Amino acid sequence: MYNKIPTLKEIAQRLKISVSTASRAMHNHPSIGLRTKTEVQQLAKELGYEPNQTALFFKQQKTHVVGVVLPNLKEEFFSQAINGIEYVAKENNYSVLIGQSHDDVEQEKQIINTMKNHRVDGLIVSISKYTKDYDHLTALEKYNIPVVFFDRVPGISFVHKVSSDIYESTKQAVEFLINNGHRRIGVINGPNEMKSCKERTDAYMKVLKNKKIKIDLSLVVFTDLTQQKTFEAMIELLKLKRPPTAIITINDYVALDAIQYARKAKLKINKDICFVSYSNLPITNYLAFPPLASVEQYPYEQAKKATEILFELLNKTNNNEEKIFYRDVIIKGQLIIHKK
Amino acid sequence: MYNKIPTLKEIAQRLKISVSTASRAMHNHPSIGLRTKTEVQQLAKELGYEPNQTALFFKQQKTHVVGVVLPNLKEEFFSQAINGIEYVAKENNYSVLIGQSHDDVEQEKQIINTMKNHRVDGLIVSISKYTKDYDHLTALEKYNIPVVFFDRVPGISFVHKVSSDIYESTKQAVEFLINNGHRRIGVINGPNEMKSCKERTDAYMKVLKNKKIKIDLSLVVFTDLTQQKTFEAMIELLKLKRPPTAIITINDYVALDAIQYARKAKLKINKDICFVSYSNLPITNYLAFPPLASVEQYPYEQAKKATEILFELLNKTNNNEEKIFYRDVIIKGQLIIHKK
DNA sequence: AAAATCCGCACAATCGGTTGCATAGGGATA
DNA sequence: TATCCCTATGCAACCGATTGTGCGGATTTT
Repeated sequence: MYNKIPTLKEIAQRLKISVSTASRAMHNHPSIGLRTKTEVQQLAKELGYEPNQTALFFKQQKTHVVGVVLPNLKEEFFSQAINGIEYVAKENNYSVLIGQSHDDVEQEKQIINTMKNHRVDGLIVSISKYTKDYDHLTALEKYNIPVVFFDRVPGISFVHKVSSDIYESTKQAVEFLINNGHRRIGVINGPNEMKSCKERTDAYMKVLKNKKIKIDLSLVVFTDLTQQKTFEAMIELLKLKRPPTAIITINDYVALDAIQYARKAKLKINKDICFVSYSNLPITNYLAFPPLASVEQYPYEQAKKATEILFELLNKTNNNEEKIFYRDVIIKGQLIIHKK
Repeated sequence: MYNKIPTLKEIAQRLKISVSTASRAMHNHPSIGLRTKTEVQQLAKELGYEPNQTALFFKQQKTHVVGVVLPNLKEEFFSQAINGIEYVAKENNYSVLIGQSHDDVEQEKQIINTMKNHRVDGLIVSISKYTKDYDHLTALEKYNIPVVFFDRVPGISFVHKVSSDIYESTKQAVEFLINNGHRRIGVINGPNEMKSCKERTDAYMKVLKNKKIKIDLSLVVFTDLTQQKTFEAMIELLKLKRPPTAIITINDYVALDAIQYARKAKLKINKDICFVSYSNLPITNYLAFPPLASVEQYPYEQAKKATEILFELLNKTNNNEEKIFYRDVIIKGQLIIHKK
């Protein structure tokens, strides 16, 4: 036999008072008599009454839910990000609705639409690697549902975003390799439409130019981050007349595959060929052949900051007049040199 | 300037009809004239109208949200599980509200309470390693919110659960080691209150007894799965007069720490000492010194099955009379031998 | 031509909680 | 004793969508 979750109505009926009185009594409204107040609060406690969030939505137009859309949770980068989001959400008494796009634009659109229909108060988004137009996202802003992007952010200016300074980190990475004597540096990059990938390429070129090292475009390969494509990229790089002595990979997962391939090709890691990567996954500590260095991108901090911005936007009495000031926060990365 | 998310009311006002007519028109109700129907549906499309899930809750008493509570998403085991949950949820047009307990009982209680207040239709739960009483969970069933546990399930019978057959897998693991000539087999186990840990111990004893190998209880160490405790466990095991030649660890993360310690202690992995573990994390493929074997526990399948059961429960017209039949599904594990 | 039928739509209640406004009833003041 | 005021409470509207019921008007039937 099931009980119902207690409602104000029930409390009111039992005490033979009106629902409105019960409501006010719960909120310690001054116009309610002390006796009634204590009676109501007492009974509420006994029954374990707590207000129905779903019902509250009507009056307050707030669901107290933030939506999170990201490519996948499998990557530790994103599960750490979730922790940052959850932390801030909790502080603000919010819950987190999660959807994974699995790097599929259609799924991303669907998820975001579902979240709209659930009337999430705001959204934290890291876009899929193939997302090129952002209409499904900017549309939400029209409905006054703020969206803050992190890490995988769109390359447009009229959105709020928090991202890692890939350009700067990449410069450091390339300089680090050059200082270690490398002149032939390969890049296994992601799709060049991704903002961060373009920054990698640009930074790479910039440093080589500064250091007066000849740029060889056959050293820069674009992939879709799958293991298959990584292997193909390695084949391509290794069969060059003058193959690279160091390779920068777009992230540690790709680095792992690339290193695996290099080992199969009988290359000595960190001797015949060096790898530098991004993400600085904890798991690399357990590897016999980790990348030589990896750029820590602080996913927790990125996501935390993005969520803080979201709550700033939510708490702002949204003045239609005021011109929107779009936030663009950069979280500096750090090149972590792994001790051998 | 912001637009409002379109509502039925708006459509009704524009067409100068009542809201109820608009609603029926959207649902192709037979009593609505063809002309009105097409007008409404046309306008709905133009405005991008879609029903407000939150409002729907009132009439249908369904939020179309399932709650998921698990220790953390960082472990790939759980992020894979989420995929299984998300998959089934999506099939049923449901969204997923996520909370991590971080293995803290208080947080677990809070999250579950929040989920209750959000009126999730059902819950998928993997309990924290310290959860010993289940009142906060079984209470939900009283409110007719079904709960299905997976992997970390309570050791009580009157709940629905899907779990891995740890007892059987552990027998296989121990037999595997014995067949490879090991006689001194250590166990780095988790807290013995965890159902799965007790099963490990029991299975271990059982096999040794069957094989007439003397049981030495100093070979079985209980930890809380932290790196610190794992190191301490290793110290304890290695300082024994006759230290183990093989160690079974509760999961791959613990195995990684244990292996790391063993290497620091100058032991040759898979020679001086072997490791067998649980989870079969993909990452172990990249390790130079992976455990010799690991029990694949199929988190995706476990979680998928748990969610399927949840939807069975949700779709059942809940007959108060009928005695509840509690599901207890076992997903068989498989001992995966890593090729060296 | 009066009565029965039926189509197409509107009204109103409902879900749970909040909140502006009205009001009963008791005590204080003139 | 009449007037005023104030306290404590109730009423009702509202949020968005659904759904049972009721009804006007046109068509069909007798």
